[in-house]
Amino acid sequence: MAVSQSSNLRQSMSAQARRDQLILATIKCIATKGLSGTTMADITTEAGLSLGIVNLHFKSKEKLLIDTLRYISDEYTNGLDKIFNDRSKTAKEKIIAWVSYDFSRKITDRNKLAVWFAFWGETKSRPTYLAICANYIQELADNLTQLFSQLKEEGGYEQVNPTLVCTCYTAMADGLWLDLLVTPKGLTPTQARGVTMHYLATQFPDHFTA
Amino acid sequence: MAVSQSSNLRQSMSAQARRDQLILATIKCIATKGLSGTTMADITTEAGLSLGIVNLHFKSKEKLLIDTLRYISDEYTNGLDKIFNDRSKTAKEKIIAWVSYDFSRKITDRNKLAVWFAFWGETKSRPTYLAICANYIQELADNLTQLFSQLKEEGGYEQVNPTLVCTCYTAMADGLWLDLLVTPKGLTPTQARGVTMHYLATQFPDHFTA
DNA sequence: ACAGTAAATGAATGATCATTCATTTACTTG
DNA sequence: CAAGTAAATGAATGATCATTCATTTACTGT
Repeated sequence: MAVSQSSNLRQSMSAQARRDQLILATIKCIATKGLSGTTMADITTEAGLSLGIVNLHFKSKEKLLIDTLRYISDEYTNGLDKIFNDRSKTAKEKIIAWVSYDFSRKITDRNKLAVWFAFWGETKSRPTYLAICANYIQELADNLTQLFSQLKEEGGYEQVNPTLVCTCYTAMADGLWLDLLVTPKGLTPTQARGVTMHYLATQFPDHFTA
Repeated sequence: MAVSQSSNLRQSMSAQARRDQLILATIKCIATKGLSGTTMADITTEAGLSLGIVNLHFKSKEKLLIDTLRYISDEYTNGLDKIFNDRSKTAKEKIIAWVSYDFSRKITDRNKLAVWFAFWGETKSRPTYLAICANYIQELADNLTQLFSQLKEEGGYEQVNPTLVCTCYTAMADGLWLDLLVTPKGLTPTQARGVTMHYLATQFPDHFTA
């Protein structure tokens, strides 16, 4: 066996695995203690490791936080890129997959939503956080707008403004995520998905139903 | 003159005025330094007062933060209540006034938006923050839903679901505010207002135009 | 099995920051 | 104006926390 076996639970792991372990612990801590309330001790205890480990794998707490945002960001973007680039799907199917993804368990996980909004809440004072997201936000908007444009042509929806529909959909999704985060007893992810489909049905009535 | 005159700029003021002064300084600090980054020294310096003043007028930093959230919350709610209870307006006019208020200068002030989202980002870990907003959120949703119901009856919009429209509008507004906060070079408040009017026009085409 | 290397530990350090409270300053009243 | 009261100050205190690094532990190759 090439796979290393160890008698000790705190065996050394690949650097990447350790980083991921710490990032996951950070997500959990931000969700339960808030961004301002999570300490290095919280994170390392959550990960079951020692205090010094963060400075070994990340240079500082700040860098760990940034990499945590990047981790969540990349996860989200990669999922949508896969859908957008799936050549076996029609525009309509891609849009449905996009919406379903936006309100899937993976994305509406409250711990991850808490991290998203924790960082959004600090963006004005920390441009770094925004910089991480700025590029992918534009790319995703361009892709979604393109899908709406295709549907407009296919369906002969003369009056539809793809850019406006994209802005509207994106804002709605952000607002619904906030709702899912703060009032978990309110909407379910499935209902939230229904709300956005209701809107899309107003724009593309021959393709979607509320 | 009953009004006190003083030779000193740091004259004593009414307790309420001092509290407001500190709350305004807190809003500014949260916007520029973030919720986790604002210290007592930051707040009191911004207010041009001494370090001990916060504990004199609020019992602690935490209580000042909570009162700051309450201040912004109340300001918003009071504005909408006034519109909702204005007996001189029709349902349609109230909805238009509501939307205009949501995207007015007063509400889309980036400092205040920063405070909103700073607190939203911490709600999961601090139920107190949510408790402050929970009541008014429900009340506003009820009021807005009622306005949509009235319009539905007036206009004979058989297919409209007022509750759904309220959820959809509210989510959109939240998402657009986030947009106004994080990408100020993107949408303008006026454009954001246009996005929501576009949605309302899909539901009440005889009353609103995109 | 042993030396060498890499990973992990956690006590110690120093910086930051909320809070306290003895003192000062401003205002009020008789 | 003088004595009394209320408001404001800011140096000092103590708690919290990120970071450091000397030491320990685990792994690897010979």
